[in-house]
Amino acid sequence: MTTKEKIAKTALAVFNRRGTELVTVRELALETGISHGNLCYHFPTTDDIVRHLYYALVAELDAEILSMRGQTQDPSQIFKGARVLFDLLHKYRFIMINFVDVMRRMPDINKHFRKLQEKRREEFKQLFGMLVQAELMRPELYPGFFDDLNVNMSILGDFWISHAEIHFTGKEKDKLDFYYRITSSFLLPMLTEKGLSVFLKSQ
Amino acid sequence: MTTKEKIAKTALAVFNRRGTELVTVRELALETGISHGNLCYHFPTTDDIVRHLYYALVAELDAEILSMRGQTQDPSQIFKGARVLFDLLHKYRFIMINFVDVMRRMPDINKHFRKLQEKRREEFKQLFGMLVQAELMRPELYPGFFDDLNVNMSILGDFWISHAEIHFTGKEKDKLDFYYRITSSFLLPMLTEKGLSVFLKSQ
DNA sequence: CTAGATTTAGAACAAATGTACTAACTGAAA
DNA sequence: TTTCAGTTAGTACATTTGTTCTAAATCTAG
Repeated sequence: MTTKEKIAKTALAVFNRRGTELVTVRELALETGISHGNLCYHFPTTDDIVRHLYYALVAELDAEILSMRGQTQDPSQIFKGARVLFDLLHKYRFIMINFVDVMRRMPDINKHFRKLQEKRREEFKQLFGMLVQAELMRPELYPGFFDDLNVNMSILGDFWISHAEIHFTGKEKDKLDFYYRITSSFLLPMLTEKGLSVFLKSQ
Repeated sequence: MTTKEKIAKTALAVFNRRGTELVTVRELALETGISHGNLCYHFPTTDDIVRHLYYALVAELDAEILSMRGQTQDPSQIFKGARVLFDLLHKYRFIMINFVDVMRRMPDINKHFRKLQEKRREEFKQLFGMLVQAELMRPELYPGFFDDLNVNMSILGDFWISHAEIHFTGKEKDKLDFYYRITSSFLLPMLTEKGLSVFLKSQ
């Protein structure tokens, strides 16, 4: 493992534990076991490390999405894919926890993320259409309802981690399962009876 | 307005704009138009200001809830009450935006908030029971479903502000209406036809 | 093996920041 | 009017932090 990778790995752990804003170059260097002079040689500022980690997350997301492209598109597969994304977001959770701060400080990341989000929204819209066609999901309750649903899913998808950080008191290993189940349950009332039985079988 | 109130007012505006962590005593003093020595006389640290503002929010929430106690408990009233809470949270939005940071830094606030949350959860549970009894809401899809619903509502209620901070591009005055509508739509699929018509009339 | 590039540790420095302190000012009670 | 507690501005200081610099150490290509 190169020094740069070592730094990134340590920084990820420290950021997840303490956030980004109060962490200093010296602290990260100490934790990594190198001098802070050396750390500044690889990453001039802590923001550079944050940026590095953000794009590492994006790379992992892309790789995961690419590998899912090949899979069949049946609903149970989709749920499994969503679970993988949950794991990834949790691995880089400091980004989601300090979401607004990170986005405010780094306009480039903000821009990138919003584009990503838009794509995600489009994909969900298509998914809803497919599910309605297959009579697994009820049609829109009013015109534009699926757009509203999409915003809600986006809030849940981005901030369940922050919620967990404050409220979840169970064992760490149960945390992801719990929140995955919870946020999935969000869509259930929109499923038809047929859709519900398919969902329950996929669990 | 006393100097202390002036400081709190300025701090609220600055925190909402820039978060809490990067704001210094001197910046707040400058913005308030007083010396930083004077500011430290009233609030030794910025955390003391954050704490002051948190309990100001809680006081306003309590007052609002108390005034609603007297009202009739029909569903349309409940929706109106929720809208008032939305306004209050938005007024103190820096707390929600820097939620995890604030909670991590100040265990006393964390403790207080979790108790508040528990009460809120209990009240929603009762509300759901009432709505089901009145045949305005469908019964639980599975045992414990309403608990899951509660967690989702809690995430949406606490983090729509963060979502707005990043994604909302419309006019500021439309923001609250938009998110209030969106997060309300979350419950619609669980309403019966009768419940839906009551809801639509209340809009 | 060696020359040159890269990497590393540590020192040095300037700017910023929290905190404490002092002296002046203000207003109200006696 | 005098007195005194409360308030305010400004200064001073120790610490922290990001950043730069230097020299030593390490690695690598020829």
